[in-house]
Amino acid sequence: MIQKSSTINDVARLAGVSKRTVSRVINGSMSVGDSTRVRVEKIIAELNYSPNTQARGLASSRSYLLGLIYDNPDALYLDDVQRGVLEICSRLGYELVVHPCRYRSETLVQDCLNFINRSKLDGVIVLPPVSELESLAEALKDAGRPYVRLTSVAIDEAKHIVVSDDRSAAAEMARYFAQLGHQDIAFISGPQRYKSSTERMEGFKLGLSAYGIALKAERIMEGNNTYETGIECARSLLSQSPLPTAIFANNDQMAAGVLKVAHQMGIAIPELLSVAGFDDNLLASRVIPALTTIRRPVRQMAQLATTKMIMVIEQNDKAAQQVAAKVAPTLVVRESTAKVSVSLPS
Amino acid sequence: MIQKSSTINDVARLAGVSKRTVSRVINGSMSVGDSTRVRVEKIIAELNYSPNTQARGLASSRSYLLGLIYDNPDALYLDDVQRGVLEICSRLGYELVVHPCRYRSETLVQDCLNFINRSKLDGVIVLPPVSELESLAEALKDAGRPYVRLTSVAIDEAKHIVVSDDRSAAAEMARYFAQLGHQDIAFISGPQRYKSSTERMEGFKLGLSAYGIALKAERIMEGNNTYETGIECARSLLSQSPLPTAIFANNDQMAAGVLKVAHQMGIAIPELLSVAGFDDNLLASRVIPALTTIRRPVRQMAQLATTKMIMVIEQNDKAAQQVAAKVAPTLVVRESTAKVSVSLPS
DNA sequence: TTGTATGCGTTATCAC
DNA sequence: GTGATAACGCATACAA
Repeated sequence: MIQKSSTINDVARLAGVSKRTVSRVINGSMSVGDSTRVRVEKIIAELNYSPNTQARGLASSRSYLLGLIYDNPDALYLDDVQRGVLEICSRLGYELVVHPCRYRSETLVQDCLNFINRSKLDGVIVLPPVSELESLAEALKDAGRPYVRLTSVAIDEAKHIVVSDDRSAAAEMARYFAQLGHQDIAFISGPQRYKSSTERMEGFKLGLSAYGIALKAERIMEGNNTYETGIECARSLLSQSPLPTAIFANNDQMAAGVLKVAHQMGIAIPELLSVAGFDDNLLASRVIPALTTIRRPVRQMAQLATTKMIMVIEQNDKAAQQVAAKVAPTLVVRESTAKVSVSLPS
Repeated sequence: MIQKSSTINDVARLAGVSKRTVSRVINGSMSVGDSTRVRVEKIIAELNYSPNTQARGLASSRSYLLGLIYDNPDALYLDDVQRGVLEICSRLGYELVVHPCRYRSETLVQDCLNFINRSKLDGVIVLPPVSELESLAEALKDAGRPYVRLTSVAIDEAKHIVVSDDRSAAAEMARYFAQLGHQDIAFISGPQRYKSSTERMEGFKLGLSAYGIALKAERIMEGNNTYETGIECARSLLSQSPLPTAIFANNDQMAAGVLKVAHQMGIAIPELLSVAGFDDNLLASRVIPALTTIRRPVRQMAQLATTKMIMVIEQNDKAAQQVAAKVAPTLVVRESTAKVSVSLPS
């Protein structure tokens, strides 16, 4: 049997007031008499009443629904983001609608707009690399829809963005490698069409150059951030002679691929080869040997983005500006890196 | 500027028909003249019109929103499920609202009901171990809400369930171990309050007993399906003397923990110790050595559950019954298991 | 085959 | 401080 849930009318009737008054109570209006408020709240509790969000949305064009738009193969990253977003959502009374999409699709922008319009989302959080698409951001702005992007570069106003400084972090990794004595270093980049990829590569190069080290062209491979391409790139890199003494991968997944190949080829890590990743997702600490990497505070970024989002929805842009828009990734040293053992002049 | 999206009234006006007719076209009614239909569809396309789901929901008590309820620490599992569900959702015009919850919470049932009522979800898919809670299932049934549970045991009608036969699969693993010559086998179970845990343990025991092998009490440890507890259990198991020659863990995460500890203790895998997991999530094939495990077709289960769900929403129970309610996990042999090397009489 | 009128549960506009 | 009443956009009895 279908239990029809109670409505604002039931509450109004039982409390002996008009539904307008109940509405006031629900929305915390100031202009309600104390005795009236208490009485209404009592009935609400008794009935376990909660407002129908559809009706509410129809009347006020609010849905209490947030969207998450992404095209990312990394399950661990996505999980981290979702948990961060959901913590804030549930605390503030929003629900989360997930929406994977295809970065390269020609209809991406229209797809996302339809998604938002159909479900009348109050706002969307966009994850990299989709977040780097200016066409999407502009469409969102034109449509007057609140949005927040997670990115590696500050490509938008503070109210629309939460960025991690990947460039500096990669430079820190370079410094660390240099101080371990590595000179012949290889790099597995992400897709060059992604800003997160170029930022990390640039930062790494910059950091190395401060120590007079250059990244040779033949020591740079491009993967697509998956474990599989990490393996491919590693195979290619580790078939070169002489071997590089260290490999820095654009993310942990690919670094894990390097570990796998090195193991297959009998190349001892970190004795013969140092390997580092980027992200510090769950994988990094669980792989053998545990991965030296850059810890990106993904969950925190997700929380900031969600908070910021709800600020612009419920308060105003100024409040949203207050929420931090930048986080700093940090170096985490584990077992996969060590001082270069024998440094033969090349 | 906020682009107010067009409504059914706009379409009706421009097409020169009543909105009732437009409604018919939208919902694919048979009784609409061909010329009228074409005209209306043309306008719809021009306006890029799509019906407001809130208004539609208010009028017809449908939201085109599906919910996913879970309390599971395994990001890889969740990702797999979400992808499976979303493939069907997007194809059939539904959106997915994710809703993590706490299995042990006293207010779990009420929380879930509120979630469903607030957002007027058309149905929910429930993941283990929450799916094993009869109290929730009954509440859902009482509320008249369509639901489908993913489980390891057929604890509900066919229209409400998609089950994987974990018991048989675990028995198969036992057979495999026995045929490799293992006699002294250890088992790391999941929480005994979960049916998925007891099913796998029972199946494993049953399978072993067919070969006259018993699981000794001191060789059974209980973890909570996380990597961390896998490590704890492994430490305890691998400090015993003599060592077991094989360890079967309730899932891949914990098996990965065993691999880690064995590596730290210098116990060669699979030479000295065979290790196997359950699930075959991404981790299993990426860990070193790659894990022998039971492949559970998670994505497929998610697709079946979603299809079944939408069947009961849009068609009827009979249609839902047709959708397969059972899948068979299969053994996947990789590098972490081998014939027992030296079999000393204990 | 097509149109009219009403209701879904809430918020918002006004008056009292 | 409170209450009628009109939207909001759509679906659906009921008529024509």
